[in-house]
Formats: sequence, structure tokens, C-alpha cells
Amino acid sequence: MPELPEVETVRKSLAPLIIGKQIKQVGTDWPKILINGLPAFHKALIGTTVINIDRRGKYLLLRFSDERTVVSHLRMEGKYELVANSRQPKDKFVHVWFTFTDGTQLRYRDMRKFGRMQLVATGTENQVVPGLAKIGPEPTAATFTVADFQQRLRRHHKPIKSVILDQSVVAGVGNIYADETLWLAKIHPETPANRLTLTEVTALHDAIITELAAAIAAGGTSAHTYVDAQGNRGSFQDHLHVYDREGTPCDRCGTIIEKIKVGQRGTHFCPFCQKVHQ
DNA sequence: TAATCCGCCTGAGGGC
DNA sequence: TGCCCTCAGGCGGATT
Repeated sequence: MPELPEVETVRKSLAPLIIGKQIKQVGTDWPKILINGLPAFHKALIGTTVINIDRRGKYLLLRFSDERTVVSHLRMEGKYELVANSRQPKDKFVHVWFTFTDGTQLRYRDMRKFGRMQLVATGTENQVVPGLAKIGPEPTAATFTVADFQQRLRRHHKPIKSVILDQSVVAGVGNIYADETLWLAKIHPETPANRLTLTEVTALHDAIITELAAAIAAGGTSAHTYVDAQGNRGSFQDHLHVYDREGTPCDRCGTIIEKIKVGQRGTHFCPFCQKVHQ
């Protein structure tokens, strides 16, 4: 599933492929993905040019000329690919396509149809897109400080695992990196967020920053079906310590990694390194 | 206001 | 082999 490092990798790989291209046509076989509906996309984008691609948390922001932005969330399985010829046959998982005037086509594939795209006027996305209106700081930004993070955690007494998945607390952390950063910080995933000590908050804060940076450098984690816009798999799955590793020894102490449910999410942890809070 | 539950989706995998 | 059931999970909206 794409989290911040994977979305950033998609952004970097997609940008050189489509920036400068002009939209000729937009199509879909599953209109629900296009929040404003296909006619609105068609009307607003035909004739415009891709001028940039930004990212905020797990959202991709495709910038077009004429002050148009398509805010794209890949959710579980979404991915982009550019094909050289728009007449090339589409497989059954391609649900949205943008045809360019040079004959190439940007295709959005999404096996489970969970992804969404919203068309907005550039600059209004933080007001118009619900997920962006309340999104927390980027882990890579200077505004993501220990003091700010601690203040956000104090507002919640549900398990810390659930709280760091909340995008209004910190942007971009998903299930894989939540488990990994809690293991790095030696915090049990069921610890109430407001019970963490300053030492633990600091360790978790630092782990989020370093882990996401390392994952970006490795091109993301290729769990399940993830590939970037050029079809390349990431390599960070080779560095995972707990995610999807239940039943295998902990890299730190050798205790067998366990899998439990926290907030309805599969959660992996080391029962020795990550002790329950007293 | 915060926490929890449910629907959206479909492929993979297990049980029979 | 084929059918049925459960699971996976990010997010928004409804409910508690």
C-alpha cells in the first residue's frame, strides 16, 4: 500500500514523464473515482498542460496550466503508468486515463477501485479537499518538532498505533511504517498515546523522520503490488524489522514477532523489546 | 470532541 | 476442481 515514501517515489518518477504534456482527452470506466465526475474533468482539463507534480502526505497534486489541480489519492492499490500509444489495449484494472496530444497516455490502475481524484482550483486544495484541510505536519518539515508532536499525542488516549495512523497528527504514516517506527522506538503499539514519556515521544519522532527518509532513499517498500510510475519496485522491504514478519525472530533480541489487531489493523511487534506500559 | 464501526472493493488463500 | 468464506486496509461518514 502506498504510504508517504511510495507516493514521493511515484511523484519523482512520474514528473519527468508527463510534465509539459498537453491533455487531449480524459476517460474512465469507473466514474466514482473522479469525485467531481468525468464531465467536470473533461471540461476543465482539455487543452491544459501538466506543469508540475507536488505531494502532501499521501496525496499527489498534479498541477495543470489554467490554475487547475488534480488531487490524487492512491489508497490501497492505485498506480500510474505512461504508455507510448493510447490505442494500446487496457487491462481490466485501468480505470482512468489521460490522453496527451502527442499520442501517449497516462493510465491510472487500481485493482480495488479505492483511489480517488478530485479536481480543484490550484491553491484551494487545503480548503476543498477534506483530507488536506486537517492534515498534520510533514515528517520532513521543520514544523514537525518534538514539542508539537507531544502536544498532538496528548489529545488522544487511544493506542499510539492508531494515533500515528491519524493523518491529522502526522502526515504520511501508514500501517507498515507505523509498525516499523514503533519497533524502532521500542514502544508497545497499544500504549495510550497520552501516556508516552518525553523520551518515548522523542524516540518515536526521530524514528518517523529517519525511517521515512530511508524508505524514500530506497524507492519505497514493495509490499503487495506497489511499483513506481516507471514500473520499478522499491527495495525498502529488505529493511523491515516487524511488518509482515510474524513468527520470525526479532532482529534485536531474537524473540518471536507477534501479530495482533489494534484499532482493527493488523499490527506487528516484538513482545520483549516493546513492553506494555505500566 | 473523541472513539468506534461500517462501507467501499476484489484478489488471495484456506477449508471443505 | 470448484465453491464459499474471510482477510487485507485508507479514508469518509455515521453512530455511539
